[in-house]
Order: sequence, then C-alpha cells, then structure tokens
Amino acid sequence: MEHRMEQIKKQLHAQSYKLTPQREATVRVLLEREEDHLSAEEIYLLVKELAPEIGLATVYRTLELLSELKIVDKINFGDGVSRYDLRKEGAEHFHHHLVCIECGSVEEIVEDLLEDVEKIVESDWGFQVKDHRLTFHGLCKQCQKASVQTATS
Amino acid sequence: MEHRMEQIKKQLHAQSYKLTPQREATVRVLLEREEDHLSAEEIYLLVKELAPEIGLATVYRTLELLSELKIVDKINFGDGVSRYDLRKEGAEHFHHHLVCIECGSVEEIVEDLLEDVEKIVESDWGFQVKDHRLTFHGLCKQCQKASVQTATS
DNA sequence: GTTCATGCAAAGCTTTTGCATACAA
DNA sequence: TTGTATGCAAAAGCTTTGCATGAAC
Repeated sequence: MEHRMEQIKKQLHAQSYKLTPQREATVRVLLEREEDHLSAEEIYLLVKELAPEIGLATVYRTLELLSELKIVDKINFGDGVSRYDLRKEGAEHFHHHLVCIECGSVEEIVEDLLEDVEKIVESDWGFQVKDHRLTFHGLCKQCQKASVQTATS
Repeated sequence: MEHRMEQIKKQLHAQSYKLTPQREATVRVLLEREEDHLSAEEIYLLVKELAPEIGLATVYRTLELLSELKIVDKINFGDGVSRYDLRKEGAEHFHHHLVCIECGSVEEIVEDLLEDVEKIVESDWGFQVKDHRLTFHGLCKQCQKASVQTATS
C-alpha cells in the first residue's frame, strides 16, 4: 500500500477507527484527484467506480471523519456545496486558493504566505491563530489573456 | 434619511432598482447590526419587527441584490448558513475575520493586511486579484485566558 | 456477542422558484 | 398600463439521521 494511504490508515487506527474498504476507496479518490476540489456528490460518483455498492451517506460520514482528523479540509467557495481538499503531507495550515471569477478554475498555493500577517494578528489583536482560510477571487492567466484579446479585437 | 441609507438608495437607483420599504427595512437592520454576521433567517426575524408583513423570500432576494451591487458581502464560516456583512464605506476589499473555535465569536479586521501578499500572488502566479476572503480560526483573548485558568486551577 | 460501520430511505435545513397579487412610474 | 417587487407556498438542492443489516474482533 502506498505511503500516504498507510499513513492515513495509522492516523485512523490511532483513534480506533478502521480503514474499511469504503473508506479506503474514498481516500483513494481523494489521492487520485488531489489537485481538484471535489464535492461530496462528485466524490461519491468516483468512489462508485471503485466500490459500486457504496452509499452517499457513507461518503459524507467518511468525509466528516477525515475532516475531524484534519486529513482533509472542508471548503466552501460560495456555490452552495462543500468541497473537500486533502491536506498536503505535513502541512500545518490549510493552503490558499485562487478562484477565477470568469472560468471558475481553482488553483492552489501551497506556500504559506500568511506567516507575517499571522504574527500581526497575534500581536495586535491578541488572537491566537490555529488555522486560516484564504481565497483570492480574480482573473486567472488564461482569462486575462482572453479579455485583452476581446478588448482589442 | 441617514447618509449611508441615502448612498445605498442612489446605488440602487443607478441600476434602476427601487428602495422599497422592504429593502429599506432590510438595509436598516444591516446598518443597525453592522458588527454582527447575521444569517438570512436572523435578518428576516429582525426585519419582521420593522416590517411584519415581509416574507423570507424577499429577504433572500434583497440580500442577493445587495450582494450583486457589492453593498454586502456573503460569507460562510462553515456552519451551513450564509452570513451577510455590510461592506465598510469606501472599502474595496472585503475585511478579514477572526473566528474563535471555542466560543464562536467573530471579530472583524478592517485594515487590509493582504496588500503585500496580493502583490506576490499577482507577480509570482500571474493571477489578477479582484477580491479576497480571509478568515483566521483560533482562540480569542477571552478564551485564551479561560484555558490558562483551567490549566492552572 | 458486542461494537463499529454501512446502505437505504426518510427527514431536515437552507435557499430558490412559480405564480398571483400589489405597487409604482 | 406596463413592468417591477412582493408574499406565500411549493420545490429544489445539499446534508444528516434512524434503523435494520452486515462485518470485524
């Protein structure tokens, strides 16, 4: 079994949860589609390909479990569905996102750009930061090009 | 009529929308509770005190309209409901939030702490930033004190 | 055999929509 | 009067829950 799956299995066992076939299939989908930001429904459909008998409720329960264990982060880009994002290995903080308001694409920023800002928040506001959510909304490279072309054509 | 309400009225008229009594009551609630982060349901209950005949659907429609005009920002702290936050006068960007994971309190940071980070995102990722969402999760001052007391008592 | 996990269906919530009515330019 | 806005109720999502069944130790 791959390194990452093995690691997650240990995390589950450490809290006396089992890595059932359904949970494994769900994690596998999340690993395979690590760059995406899948909704529960999308994950469900992909998991069904690996484990056709699985129910949507189990996917929700698994995702909730993985959230609690901080293996995945639940995120909401404002379109009414929750999306689930695997934490990068060893990452303490949730990574950042660039959401294009034109084409809807989502890019990830793994670098932590908020270290300085968090120091300011802790010293000036007395707030002890545990985690963060940072999303930029704007135009991705492609859509910037497209809008320049439209403007000049 | 107060300055801010008058201003919003003009913004509506500029797009040929009317400031109906229902919309005015909704805006009034948002102004009165500017520091809070009310859900549609909470806003509805407060608006009912000013305009008892109003329907929940109208509140939703008004909030959607105000969102489009960038008079309010819709935000989601992950508890399954959307919350609506009046933009500060003249603010270009949405302000930041400090959400306490212990007591659930939400504090606002009006200062824009992301100017440097946005420059990096634009230059290093080629992403043209239009707006952002930044929320810190952690312990507020009060809850930090409380947890120290608990630990030492 | 006891506990934990699953699948299915039903229920629960928030939010949106259809439609007839009321209002305003 | 012509289009916009509203209220109500129904519908439409997404997510959670109850419960009986099944698997694991």
